[in-house]
Amino acid sequence: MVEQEMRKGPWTEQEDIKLMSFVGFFGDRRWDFIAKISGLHRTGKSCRLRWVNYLHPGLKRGKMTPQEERLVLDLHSKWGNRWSRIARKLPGRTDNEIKNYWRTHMRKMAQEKKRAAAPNNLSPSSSSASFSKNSTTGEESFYDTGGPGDNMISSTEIPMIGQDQEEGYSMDDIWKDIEVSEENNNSEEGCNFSCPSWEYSATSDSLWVMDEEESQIFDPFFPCYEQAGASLLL
DNA sequence: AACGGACGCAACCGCATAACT
DNA sequence: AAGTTATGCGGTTGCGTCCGT
Repeated sequence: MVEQEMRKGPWTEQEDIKLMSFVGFFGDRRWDFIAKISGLHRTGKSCRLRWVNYLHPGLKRGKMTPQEERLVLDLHSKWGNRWSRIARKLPGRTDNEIKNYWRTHMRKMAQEKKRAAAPNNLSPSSSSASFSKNSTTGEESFYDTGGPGDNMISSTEIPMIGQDQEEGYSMDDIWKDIEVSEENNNSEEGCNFSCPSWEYSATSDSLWVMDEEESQIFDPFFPCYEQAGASLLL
């Protein structure tokens, strides 16, 4: 077959508009189909991702609020790296976003922890050495999200961990540690995060409520479609 | 003002699973 | 029931921007 060269990399505004309009017409399901007929030289996968992570009208943009942060932490402690599941509890946030946030957060925490754990290291100036590299591979991997087996956390970061956990100290475990210390500050119970009502606040957007509810609420789309619809016919 | 490193985000990849034929 | 295709998910990477030196 004559494979059309697939486009990769960042999306252009025109592509976005085109995608939005086609999703408006055909719904956010048949991605391969949309990818084909739209003439975007993108894979269905790519289209879906773009829609879910960027174009979806219900998306919140900008910084995570403290409540969201807390919720992420809490849910992660319960569910681990189930990003999509966690994302469903945060209206307007995507799994990708949460995943990115978590990585960033872990990086910070790991740094702080390392600093705290090694006061005798007395090297405030060594901050540029930032974090541990895997002693064997030389790769930095401390914030790996919990893949068992990779010894990603340097021993300096987990001074209190039992050595018997040689098969891998997951991010869950690390985070539990961190949580404990945070809770000491907040005196809050792990699950009683401060915004339990969020699950219900999402009723206007589809992506984030679908745990039990179905997408009937997925209202045939938003003003942008009207605008985009025009361009579809061009 | 220039440079280098850290950070944050968007996008891709590979795998698992659901849906369909 | 088996094979194929589409979709969803988690992990990883690339790159632009920010910030400190």
